[in-house]
Amino acid sequence: MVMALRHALLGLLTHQPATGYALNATFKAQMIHFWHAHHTQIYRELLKMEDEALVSSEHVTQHDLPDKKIYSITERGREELIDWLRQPTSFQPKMKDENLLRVSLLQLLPLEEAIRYVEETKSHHEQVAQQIRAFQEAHQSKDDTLGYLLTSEYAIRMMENYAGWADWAIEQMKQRDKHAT
Amino acid sequence: MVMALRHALLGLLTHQPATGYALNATFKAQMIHFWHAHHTQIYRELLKMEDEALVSSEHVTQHDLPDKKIYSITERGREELIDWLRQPTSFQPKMKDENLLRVSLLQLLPLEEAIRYVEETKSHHEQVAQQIRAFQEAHQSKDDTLGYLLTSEYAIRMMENYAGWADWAIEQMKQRDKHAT
DNA sequence: AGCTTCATGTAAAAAGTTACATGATTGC
DNA sequence: GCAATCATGTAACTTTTTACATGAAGCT
Repeated sequence: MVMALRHALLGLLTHQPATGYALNATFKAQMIHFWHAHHTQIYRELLKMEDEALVSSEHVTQHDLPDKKIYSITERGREELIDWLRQPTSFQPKMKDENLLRVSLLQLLPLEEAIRYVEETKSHHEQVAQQIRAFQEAHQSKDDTLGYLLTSEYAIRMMENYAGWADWAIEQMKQRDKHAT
Repeated sequence: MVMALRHALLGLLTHQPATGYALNATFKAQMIHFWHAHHTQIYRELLKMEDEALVSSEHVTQHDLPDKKIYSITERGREELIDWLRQPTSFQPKMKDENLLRVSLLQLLPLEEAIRYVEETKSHHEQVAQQIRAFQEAHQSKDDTLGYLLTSEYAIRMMENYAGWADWAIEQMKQRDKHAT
């Protein structure tokens, strides 16, 4: 009975009312580095929360674009959220990192192939680190919330750390290669 | 159709045959920082894989301890694993970090309470970083596989980075506090 | 007397993913 | 002409989690 997704959504709705589509976009932009959610999940969770009166919705008819449904957090939703925030936390993150799972098995491939694999990892994470940095620089403003300030810094540090680790890993493997030949 | 858990298990079985119980323990010790799995999942996946002849099992009767079932990887399992290793990777890790989700909402709490919260985060992750370092130092040996070498270093760096970020976050918040008073 | 370790699971519920569906507008 | 963006979902399926169950040995 953790139901963290709903609290993530309620959290986003404390800033301003939004459509499921917009919430999904914000998720992908800001929360992807610590919470993964699929758009179909978001729509379903919003419907459930409306049922439980944690959010309310307003249907907006548009003529040039498809109609939309704007969700707002209710007083009950806000209480529920603050309440949840003060519950004891499980600090252990739950990761599913397919890349690292492959890395953990690299001894099964020839060393040159393994090195190429980690080089791909490195360049991918370097790119992502740069993207996040660029996005954050473009979007930060003085009225950023504390939460966004802290978590976006976290994301940058994590990606840079990931790329740095990949760099170290490549060096390790190249040294093994030398010793072998 | 990714089915990464089964490849994680097959990977562990390339080292030596093991029981579901042992595989679960290894998971918790070595893979928790990049792949989270529950013991009930592991037992079920092993049964499914036996059905598909990717692993075989041997029942061992014990008198002082409960009976156990030792799983070994089959030739088919090994082929399947290598095959999967060479498939294209999704580099985007899927995170579920309840702690960071709470951090992203800290503006909803009084600042002193928020600071206390991140201080808890910091001390927790510092402890974990130390535990991993101690565990790794105690367990590393020259016949460690490349995969374990690389992923255990990753885990240490990640935890230290997490603690370092928490430290930075606390400083940020304390400065905000000063400006406010 | 109660906790941890060893050892393996079932059943049910919750969460998450994938495939599909619709349809107008804007930009390349 | 084709892809992307806006906008919202349903249905089917897979994966994951939670609660429960059993039971002996050894430690505090």
